[in-house]
Amino acid sequence: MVTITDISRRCNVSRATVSKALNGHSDINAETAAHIRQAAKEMGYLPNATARALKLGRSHNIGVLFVDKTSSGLGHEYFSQILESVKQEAERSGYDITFISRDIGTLHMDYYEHAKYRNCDGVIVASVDFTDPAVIKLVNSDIPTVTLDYVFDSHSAVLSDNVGGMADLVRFVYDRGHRKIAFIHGEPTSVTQKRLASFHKTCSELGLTIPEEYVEAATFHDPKASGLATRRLLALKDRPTCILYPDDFSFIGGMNELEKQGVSIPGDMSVAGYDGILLSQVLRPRLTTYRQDAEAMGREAAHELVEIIERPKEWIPRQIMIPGRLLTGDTVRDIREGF
Amino acid sequence: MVTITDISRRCNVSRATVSKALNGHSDINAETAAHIRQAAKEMGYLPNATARALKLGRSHNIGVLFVDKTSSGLGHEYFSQILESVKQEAERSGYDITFISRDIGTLHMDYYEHAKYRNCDGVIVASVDFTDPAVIKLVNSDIPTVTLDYVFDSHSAVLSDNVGGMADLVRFVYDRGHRKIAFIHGEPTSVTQKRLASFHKTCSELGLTIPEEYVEAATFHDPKASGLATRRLLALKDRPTCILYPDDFSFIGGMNELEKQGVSIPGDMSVAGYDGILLSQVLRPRLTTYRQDAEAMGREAAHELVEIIERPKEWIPRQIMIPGRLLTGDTVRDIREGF
DNA sequence: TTTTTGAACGTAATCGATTTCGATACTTGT
DNA sequence: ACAAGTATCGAAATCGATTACGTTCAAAAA
Repeated sequence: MVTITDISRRCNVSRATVSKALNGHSDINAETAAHIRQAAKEMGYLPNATARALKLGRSHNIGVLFVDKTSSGLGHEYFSQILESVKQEAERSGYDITFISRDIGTLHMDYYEHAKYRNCDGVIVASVDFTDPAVIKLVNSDIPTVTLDYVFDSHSAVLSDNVGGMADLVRFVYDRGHRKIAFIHGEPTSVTQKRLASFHKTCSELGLTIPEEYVEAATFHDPKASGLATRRLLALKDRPTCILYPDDFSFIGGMNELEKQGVSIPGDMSVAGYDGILLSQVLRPRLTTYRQDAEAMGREAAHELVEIIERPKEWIPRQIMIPGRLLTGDTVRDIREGF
Repeated sequence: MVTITDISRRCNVSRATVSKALNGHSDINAETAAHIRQAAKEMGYLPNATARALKLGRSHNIGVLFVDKTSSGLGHEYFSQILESVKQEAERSGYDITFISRDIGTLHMDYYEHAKYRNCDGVIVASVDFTDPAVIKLVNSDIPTVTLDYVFDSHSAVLSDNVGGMADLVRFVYDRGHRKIAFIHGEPTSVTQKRLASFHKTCSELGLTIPEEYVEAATFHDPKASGLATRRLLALKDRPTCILYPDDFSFIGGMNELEKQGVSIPGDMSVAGYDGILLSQVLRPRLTTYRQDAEAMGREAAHELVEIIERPKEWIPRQIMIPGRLLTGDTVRDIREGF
């Protein structure tokens, strides 16, 4: 392994000079610097990130905290895409990605300790239980953090537009004549709260009164739960004409139930999903769904974190709202008069 | 930040003693060691992985090389699961995960250089173009590597049982009376080669002669390509009775095409997928598919890599075959006489 | 000519932890 | 009681890179 010392010997200069030449300091003669850089290239020199990190106290490493209670972990397409996008943006700025978790090896540590142990310059927190004390400890530590889909005081966050998305969906189906709109939501998280609030707000803005039975609880990413919720909705004496699902994957469970009961989509029942994962756009009929811009979320989160790390003075906490896009699909039937 | 020096001052011992006490060396008095450990705990001491890595030349960091030409990157459920599993097993052994890529920041480097730069103790290589010179350079370097689904000479590899899986599928449909079996395969990779060879071998063992037109080329994870291939198969004067798809996601494209042409599954056409992703088991009818044990693959790959890193003497390259499991599903109809 | 100035480079400390090689004091054997 | 052995701990080098500060020497200013 070629070190700075090897280069210094080859060029008959001190290690300090080599370091300064390689980092473009101004107090090195241009010719000398060129010579050193040439030698470094010839010798195949690579800076040692570890040594650099030790000396500078900056690792150029970003931690990513992705925990999923359902243990599907990275399995969710939405989070996989965010992660991929975080990775790309981070690399563009010269940062690498390290996963943060507890209990690495025999060491028993929490998230904060792990991040500290690895000298992470910052951490992106997503898909976790934000009420977990370990998460709160990390966020309120000296390590810069950016959260996804959750806001902590005095911290930056990247948010998908759950309010706007839900409103778009409701208005879309309303415009197609639907008045009896059911909503199956996920487990009680801040995301669910926002969507639920937006659902009710938009409905009342449109003058709709939604009976309690039209709002069903299920679980995110769980076709079984949504299938059961669908069954309950179908059992109502006054069936809804449209069902909104908590996510595209949950929709599959509803789809199966509808099919089993001989309810055709969208002939007998209109449906819509949420997320806009790849699957929803290859199924036929194409699912009407609100596509979250996972790519933008990951990119913005990484970008914001790098800003905090590199420009802590000028930085003020902000919430970055990432708008999604309604994918109209073919699962919502137009039931207006004359259609 | 509490360092070893802080502890040494508090305990009136040298830094060497603290280090040895914390690492359980035998030349430290039991009481002294206990006292030091107690102080370390009270002061909230955390070892500095960076300093340790610099001194020891071991980072306890494993690189992961996941590149996907289709740029869906981590989007594939199969690879996401492998990654998650790699991560868990690595952490169990005290290793963290870092992504390896080229061109980190403004530094222009290849995979090997990146891994070296980050002092990775080893790298897991998956889902890449194994003919890429940069990949070959990495694998043939001084950095231990384990590849997934591809074998390099004198290197360990973890392989899903493509031969056995394909054979299982063919025999399964054969047992249900199918003789006209079509196979849509993915782009020409080593995986495709193995499946193709196994397909032909198994067919001939069963005494089947498969016409050329029954073997169609498509692309992995691409419903459009498989949809077109399906259309070509349906256009044949002598249609197959069963179609094997390159993967579950590709099956969706076929499903759409079949539905469009009014061909029911499995009434008019039997089908099977490959991978056994979550989706395949929530769709109705449940897809007959060969489930790759992604969890085991990731685990074994990480475990093998740690072995290479920690026991280089005793280690000899080996290929670890991970068997999958046939998920029988409901998409293959029994067309034998009397059924 | 003397002083000042600045370009160019080196010295040495530093980051935090590990480890080799002693050094010291104490115990044991003879 | 003296040599030898043992338990315990410390001094200092080391990993690779960075940087504050000092030094040198020559050119410019006084």
